[in-house]
Amino acid sequence: MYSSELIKGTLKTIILNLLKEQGTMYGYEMTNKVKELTNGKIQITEGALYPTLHSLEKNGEVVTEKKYMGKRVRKYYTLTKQGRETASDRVNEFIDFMNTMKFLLDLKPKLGNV
Amino acid sequence: MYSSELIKGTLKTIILNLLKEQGTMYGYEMTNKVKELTNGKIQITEGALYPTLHSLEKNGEVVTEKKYMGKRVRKYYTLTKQGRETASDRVNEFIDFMNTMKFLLDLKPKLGNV
DNA sequence: TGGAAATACATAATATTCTTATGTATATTT
DNA sequence: AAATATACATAAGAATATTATGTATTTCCA
Repeated sequence: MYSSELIKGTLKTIILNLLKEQGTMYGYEMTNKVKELTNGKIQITEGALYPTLHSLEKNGEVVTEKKYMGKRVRKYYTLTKQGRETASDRVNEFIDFMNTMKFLLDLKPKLGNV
Repeated sequence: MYSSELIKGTLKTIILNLLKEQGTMYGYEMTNKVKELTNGKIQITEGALYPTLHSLEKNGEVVTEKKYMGKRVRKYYTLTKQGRETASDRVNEFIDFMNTMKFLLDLKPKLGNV
């Protein structure tokens, strides 16, 4: 697990990109997918996830659809056209930021090859 | 300039690493150095910088010394032994985090070589 | 078969960390 | 003389996270 400050500010980027790559997902599924993909290094808490998803919906980045699995409800999220654009913008900005940080922290030899 | 969320959580890492590489510095000098090294992409605001420096001092990561240039005062910051260790830890954690994010965002082909 | 764990949502109180604004003062440039 | 740059500091407010709490269903397993 990373110190909590690091993940700050990347949550929207992670969610938007995840929806772009995986298609429609529901909240709980996202936390599990991210945990699985990062070997438990990034664990999205519910208190952070749901307000962020609501904010994305409010801003028109995603649309939602409720589905009932028996009596239990799931809320599925899908990117809108605007959401797909925002996802790309965010990811590109993050790439740029990582390269800047790499230079600033003088990490060239340590970062490893891609 | 990056959207402000991205930089969140990296400020301490940036400052600690800067002091480790450059030795003793004063606050205003740090903002200029970071701005210069990143071609203006990362601009540390005073409202973020000074509280962070005070927090680092309070935690024993840095020690300070005031110097008067004529009548104008400068406050010089130097890493302590503990500060050097924290700097390494933070940078290593950030490297790890970047690699995790690289994988999570599926950026392998896009990130460029080191 | 009964309780723990997992699934699935949500919100409130609190903490952290940033932006923006304001304040003080000196030094340099135009 | 005025604007800009240097150099510190703090306060109000915004954004975003943690931690805690709440509700309810379903599955596992002992």
